[in-house]
Amino acid sequence: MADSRIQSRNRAAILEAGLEIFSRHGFRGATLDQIAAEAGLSKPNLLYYFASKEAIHRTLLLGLMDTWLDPIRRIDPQGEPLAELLAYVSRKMALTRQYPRESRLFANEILQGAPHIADTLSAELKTLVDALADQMQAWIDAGRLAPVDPHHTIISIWALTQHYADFDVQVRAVLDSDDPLDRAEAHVTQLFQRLLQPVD
Amino acid sequence: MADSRIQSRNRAAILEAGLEIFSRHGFRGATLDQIAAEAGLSKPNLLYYFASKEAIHRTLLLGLMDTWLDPIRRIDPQGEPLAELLAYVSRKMALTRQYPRESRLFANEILQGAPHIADTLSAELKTLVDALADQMQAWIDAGRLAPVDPHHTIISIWALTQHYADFDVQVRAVLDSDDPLDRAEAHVTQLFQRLLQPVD
DNA sequence: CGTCCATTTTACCGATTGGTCAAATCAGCG
DNA sequence: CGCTGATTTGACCAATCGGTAAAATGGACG
Repeated sequence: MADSRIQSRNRAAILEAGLEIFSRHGFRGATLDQIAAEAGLSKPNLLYYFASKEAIHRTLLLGLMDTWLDPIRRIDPQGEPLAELLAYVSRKMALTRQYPRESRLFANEILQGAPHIADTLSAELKTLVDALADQMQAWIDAGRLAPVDPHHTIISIWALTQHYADFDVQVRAVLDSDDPLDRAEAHVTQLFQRLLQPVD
Repeated sequence: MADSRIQSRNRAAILEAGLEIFSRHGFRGATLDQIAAEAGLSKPNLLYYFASKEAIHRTLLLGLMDTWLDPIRRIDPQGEPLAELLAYVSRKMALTRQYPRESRLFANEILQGAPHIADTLSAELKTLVDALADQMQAWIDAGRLAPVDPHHTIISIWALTQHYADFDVQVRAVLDSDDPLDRAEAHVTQLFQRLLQPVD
């Protein structure tokens, strides 16, 4: 009795439309009519698949969290410290470039004070970050990483990678329009290389 | 025939209330009733002082731009390159710490695609940034600054400083609660010092 | 005090919003 | 085909939204 083909197709269309609209206008700025139009369904038909506007939003955010936390999980404690962290930076950059709407959806939620995911943040996310911070501290103590504040370094990685997706308009306004976004990744990589490379 | 005392007092109260509400809920998320309540006025009384909800928002954004662009204007081309840039970073950090609501107001606007200030961004802001980038390139050519991409370095400064104000909830969720925000400034300063310090 | 203009309030409006409900339609299946 | 449950639609609703009109109030000044 799982989802029928039509069920899963429409649910997917609604989530796709919701992502598009929510990421562009925020939760309050988005309307069910907009989402319905984007999904090619009528408004009451939307509400046949999701109980409420908030349900669509919640489903999107929860589904997003796993994808968003994945790059940090793939850091290998056995690997070469600098290479592992730069690979993490690279994965995060790729993520924001591939999923800018997801990034803005997340940014909107945090900006409003994270009313829907505050618990996930202080539980799941904090656990992951603390573990990585401990790992980094161990690397620092072993002289394999420059002495930096682990927590703030992780925050810096988020700040830089997310900025290119979330503040896209500002970035484009300031860069020459023909300036490719590739330079962004090169620059961010260089930045963290200089910060993290241990000096003997 | 300038503003009477009561005029300027109420206009100020409305802008203060608008800043509080807009920065917390975004433009569409904020309501005139909320702003009126926060300002201690009735809704029609609000509209006696400002023609519309958008007028309040526009006034706030325009008034903010000057303050926000000030730190970049105070960079001295005659000064010592690294010291000048680190002082700029420090001023920006102080700004976001002192005016987090203004920072979030700005962030909300950019996230929605900067519908109200797109022209200011691509004109005034771009001019300032291009000038600073030229200055930095000259410093780099003179060997007084490490070879970095000037534009992306400026963007990095914004990304890091704004992040602490705009993503405050996430930052607090991840840091130990007794961890003072001072460490943020120390970390960011260290980061840009390592990035920008020329190596002979 | 009375006048005049600035200020404030009360009552209201049309549009939009998220959401409901019952009827209509459709798809699969014997 | 004819039945049955899943899906879709049109009509509608109460609440909230930004904003208006006009009357009421307040304050400064002669």
